Amino acid sequence: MALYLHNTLSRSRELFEPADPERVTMYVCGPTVYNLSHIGNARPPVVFDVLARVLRRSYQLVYARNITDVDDKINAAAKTENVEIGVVTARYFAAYLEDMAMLGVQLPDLAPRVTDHIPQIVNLIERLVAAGHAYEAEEHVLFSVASYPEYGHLSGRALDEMLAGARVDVAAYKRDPADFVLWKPSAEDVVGWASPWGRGRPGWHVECSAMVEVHFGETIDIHGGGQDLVFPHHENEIAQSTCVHAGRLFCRYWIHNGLIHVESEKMSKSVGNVLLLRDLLSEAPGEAVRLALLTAHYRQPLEWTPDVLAEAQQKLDRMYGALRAAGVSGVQQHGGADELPPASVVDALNDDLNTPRALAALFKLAREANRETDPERRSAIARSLRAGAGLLGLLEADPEAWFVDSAASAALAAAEIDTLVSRREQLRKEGDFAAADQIRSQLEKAGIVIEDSSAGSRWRRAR
RNA sequence: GGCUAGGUGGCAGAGUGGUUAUGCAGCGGCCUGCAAAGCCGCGGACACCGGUUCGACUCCGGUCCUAGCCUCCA
Repeated sequence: MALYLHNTLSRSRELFEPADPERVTMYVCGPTVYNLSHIGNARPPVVFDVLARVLRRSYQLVYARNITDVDDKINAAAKTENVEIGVVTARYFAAYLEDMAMLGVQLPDLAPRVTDHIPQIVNLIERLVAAGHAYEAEEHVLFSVASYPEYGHLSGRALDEMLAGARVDVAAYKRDPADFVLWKPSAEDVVGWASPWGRGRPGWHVECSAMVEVHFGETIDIHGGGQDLVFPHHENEIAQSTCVHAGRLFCRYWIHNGLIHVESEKMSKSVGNVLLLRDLLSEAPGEAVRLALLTAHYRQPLEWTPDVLAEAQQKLDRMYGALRAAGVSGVQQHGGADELPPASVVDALNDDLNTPRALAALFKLAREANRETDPERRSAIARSLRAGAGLLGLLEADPEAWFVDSAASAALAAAEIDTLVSRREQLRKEGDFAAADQIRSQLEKAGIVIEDSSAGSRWRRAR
């Protein structure tokens, strides 16, 4: 298999070749745990979960997704509640894990937390200072962008250009307006740690450089995150890590996902168009949210409209329907080792994770399965469909349960429904269609749809 | 203002220098006691203007428009 990925560093599609032919290291920027996740926060974990699933087929993967648990937004939230920051971060980290589980996101191999790496962060900053790449000024330690000529390479901007449009006042203690903070002082009432520069806390960008170094060493294969992190976050990471390692390559492939649009613009609190994952998950199964996130290619912006979720559910109905009709039952074993994913799906994903094309391939398989009359062949196609979907983290639930366990209607218990359905079947056999139809419409009112077939009647919850 | 992505049928969203994306919605047919599900088929698109080419939605140039980044941000 040949996997191609779009590398932000080169702005082009590249053949993926890890430094170690058998082992791949991947680091993805995880959440800052100071509030509940919105749908935009969910895209990177889902996208990189798919990438991880693809990579694990061919390599031993070590996937790290960090937790930022010290940050000024966290500090502000803790202060508002008058609690330690740990209270805030523990709460929202737990919520994050719950949300991710609902989306079918597998746990990364490592989930490093910033507060567990303070000594290593301080140590990294010390080395940057010693090497002349950073300097202390008014209790801050700043990275000197002038000491790194390649600065701006990832985001494709030149230092002088950045100043032209600067919208913020530059702190007086900066040697260069683009210099950024590695360490900053903490006031008495703000969380802080002892350091050579006094009591303080790390700046935003160093944490990732330090945690990558601790867990992976100097060079990683893949670094991922949202497009909005390219500058300044990832640019600064490259500067720090490259400089502290005497110019050696920090990351081989930079992968960035596009942002989600709501009403044609980015979600933000100021616009008031933030969609909380929690709310969406109460409207639809997590799997539908996941599928919705995968309907667009990961590098494209995704238009999130009210229809997107409903359509994702319909798509899942169609695919699960094909599985159910083909007699596929039970929960998908993770890995799905019994059946190889079809080439059409694998090829699409190997082409820079083209999930829309992969989904199109899955729908073709669903149609093929529905069309096939031979039970053996039909089941084989359906199992292949499921194996392919498994690479996307989809169709892992029991097909029967998908239709029956929908939260949309719990007016009637399954046992009651079964009783009514079999009574109706009896009436149909006796030719009493009027009475049979009456039961059907009674069930319809309760949100139950009947599907008759030569093999008997079955039912599902209406959407 | 600078940098970076885009503009595809009613909607979402792939892709390609000449042949069907796919899903939903719509229309016709089959199946069904009637439905539902499913199957078969049908319409409908490549922002605009030039250029290259035997031929461009696909390449090149220009115009218009949109989004993101340049400040915390997935």
